[in-house]
Amino acid sequence: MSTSAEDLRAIALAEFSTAGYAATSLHRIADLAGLSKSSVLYHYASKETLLEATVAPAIHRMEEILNALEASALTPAGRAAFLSEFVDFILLYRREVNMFINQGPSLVDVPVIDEANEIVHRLADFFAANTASIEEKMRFGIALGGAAYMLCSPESMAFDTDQVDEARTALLTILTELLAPVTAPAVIGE
Amino acid sequence: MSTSAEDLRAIALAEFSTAGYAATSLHRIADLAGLSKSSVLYHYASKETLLEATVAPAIHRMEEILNALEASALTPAGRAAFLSEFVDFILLYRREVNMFINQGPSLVDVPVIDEANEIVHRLADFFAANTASIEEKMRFGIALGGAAYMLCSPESMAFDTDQVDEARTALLTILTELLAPVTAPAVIGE
DNA sequence: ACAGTCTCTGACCGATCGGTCAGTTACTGT
DNA sequence: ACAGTAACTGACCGATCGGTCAGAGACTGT
Repeated sequence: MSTSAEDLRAIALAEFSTAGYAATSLHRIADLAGLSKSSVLYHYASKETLLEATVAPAIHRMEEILNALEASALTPAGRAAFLSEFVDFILLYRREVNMFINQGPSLVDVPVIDEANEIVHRLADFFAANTASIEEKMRFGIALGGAAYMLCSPESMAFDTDQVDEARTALLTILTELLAPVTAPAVIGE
Repeated sequence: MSTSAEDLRAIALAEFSTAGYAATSLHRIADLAGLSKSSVLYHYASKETLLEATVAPAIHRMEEILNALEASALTPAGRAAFLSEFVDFILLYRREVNMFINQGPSLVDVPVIDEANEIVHRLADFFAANTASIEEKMRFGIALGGAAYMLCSPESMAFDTDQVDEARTALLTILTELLAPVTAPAVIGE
C-alpha cells in the first residue's frame, strides 16, 4: 500500500535539499520515482503541496522541542535536555533542517516555510533574551547553522550507521561548548 | 565609467546569494538594474558568465589564503594568521561565501563553482590531515558552515558599520575556540 | 457482468526560462 | 558631415516550467 506517495516524499526531500526547491522540477522527481509527472501531481496537488508534505513532520517535531524548552524556562537541566533533543532532532531530520537553513529565506510566502522560519525566530529570540552581546548571538547562529551544514554537506551525507553514535556525541559536546550559559567565565584568550 | 557592468555584478551577487542562482532570472536582475534583459546579456554573454564574474574575486582571494596556510605548514603563528585572514575574508566576501556553502553542491558542472568546491576540499583536507576523529572534522565543518550562515542570514545581513569590528572580534574568538589544536586540553565540561 | 475507485498516463495549456538578432540611440574621433 | 563603436532595446526563438484534463488499466464489492 501507499507504494508511491511516501516514496515521492522521500525522493522530493532528497532532491529539494541537495539541488534546491526551485532547481528541482516535477519531471525530475517523477523520473527518479519511475513515474510520470502527472502521477506526481495525482498524489500531491501541486509542487508546493509536495514541499509542505516533505517538511511538515520536521516542523511539528521542532515545535514540540521548542515548546518544551520555553516551558522548562532556563533551568540548567532544561537547557541540557533541550540540547540533547535538539541534536537528535538534527540527526533525524538532517535534510529538512538543511533546507530550512539554506533555502528558508528564499522560500518566503510558502506557508509551511514561513511557519518554519517563525520557529527559528522563536528559538533565536529565546537565546537572545538573556544576552544582548553580538558574540552570544553569533555563537547561537554558528551552532545552529554550522550543525545543519555539517550534517548535510555532500561529504557527510553518507554516514555509516556505526558512526552516527560517535557523531551524536561529538555534536552534543561541541554545541554544549558553544552555547554554554553566559554566566560561565571566559577563560579562553586574555 | 562602467555604469552598468559593475552594478549588474553587485545586483546579481545579492540576488544569487539570497534567492538562489536557479531561482533568479535574468529578467529580475535586469529590472533591479533598470535595464532590459538584452542589456544584461550584452554585458555578460550568459547567465553562467555572470555567475563566474560574480564569484571569481572571492575564489582568487581564498586561493591566496589557502596557499599561505599550506606554505606556513602547521606553525601556531601560521595557524593564527590564517584564522585572522579567514575571518576578514568571510566578512569581506559574505555573500559569495554564503553562495558556496549553500548552493555549491547544487551548482556542479559550472567550472568556476567546481573550482570553489575544490578549494573547500583542499581546506578540509588540510585540517583533516592532522586528525582523524569525527569530532575534529565536525568542529571544522561547524566553524566554516556556521560562520558562513551567521554572516549572511537575513537578520545579520544588515550590519551597522560600527558593529563590524565587534562582529569580527567575536567571530575570531569563536573560531579560535572551535578550531583550537587537538593538543589543547578539554577544560570545559567534565 | 457491472459499477466504482485507485493509480497512472499522454496530450495539451499558458507562462517563463535563457538566449539570438536586427536595429536604434548617443557619443566619439576625424 | 561622416564612420565607428559602445550601450541598449523589443521582437522573437526553442525549451522547459507547473498544472489541467480526458481517459486507460487494474482491482475491488455486488
